[in-house]
Amino acid sequence: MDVKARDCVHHINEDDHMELRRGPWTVEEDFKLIEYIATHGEGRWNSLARCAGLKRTGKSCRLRWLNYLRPDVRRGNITLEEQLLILELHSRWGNRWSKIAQHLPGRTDNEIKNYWRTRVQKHAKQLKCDVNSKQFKDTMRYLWMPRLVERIQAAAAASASTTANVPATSTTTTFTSVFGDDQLGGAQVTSSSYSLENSSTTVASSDSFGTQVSQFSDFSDHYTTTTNTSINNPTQELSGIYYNHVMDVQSLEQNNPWLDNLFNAEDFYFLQQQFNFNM
DNA sequence: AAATAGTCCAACCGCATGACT
DNA sequence: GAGTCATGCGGTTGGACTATT
Repeated sequence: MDVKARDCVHHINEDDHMELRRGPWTVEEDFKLIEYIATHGEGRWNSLARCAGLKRTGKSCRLRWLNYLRPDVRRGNITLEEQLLILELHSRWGNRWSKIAQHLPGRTDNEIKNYWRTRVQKHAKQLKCDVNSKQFKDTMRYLWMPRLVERIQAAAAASASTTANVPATSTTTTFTSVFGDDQLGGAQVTSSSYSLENSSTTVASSDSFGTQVSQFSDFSDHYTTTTNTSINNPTQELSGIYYNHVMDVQSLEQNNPWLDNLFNAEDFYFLQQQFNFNM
């Protein structure tokens, strides 16, 4: 703690009755916070709030800094890779938002939580099922995620063809990988595979708990995938594992707004069909 | 154009945990 | 060990914005 910050601590009690501000932050407040942290560093949020001359709680300052002002924070446009990663990690850890966020550089737990609530839960609601139900989880794991992989591939292929004028390759792709060791207090996630074949598709897989997943049929999709997520740097790992192309998803999404959504209309109709079929 | 409904996200709240005394 | 405080996490809310009627 530097001298200025230490000295400030002695004044804290004097100002305890100071009226605290709430609600949206002003540019001026943001500037004060940024400036103070640039000089003194973050931490000790309660004293920081007062020393910086902010009529805010320490909690509020911390949240503002971590979720918004931090220089490395990324906002908006959740990429396809990130969507896939969120689905993957959530299927393993549930609502452990901060833990999930640790594996999406620059993303905050708040943003991921919001993404989940607004996008994923919305679709669960539309499918008239509970977001925690096995059916929904299966749908997510064996339909959405492969679908996302397919889109990522398609985007990569499109990107490659536009840059190198190389035609897209076969629609059948195999991703081979296995979950690495997981540091979940001994819980070991071994492997997971997506295996979707031609019509009268069998989706057969088991997770670390030996859970057999339900079967779906009449897929028009034809591909086989297996996921692997490295805990050390899953985003990068996914990049390498799901597709080996260098791609710019964000620019692609700008040209194809539908890519930004987890579903497009076709997907949703398709999922509804599948879900109702299995109810 | 106005009213209403739906979506999204920043911010708040309560609780749990850990550090310190 | 008990009490206090700071921090972090997950759930929830309020309001701005957008879409629909």
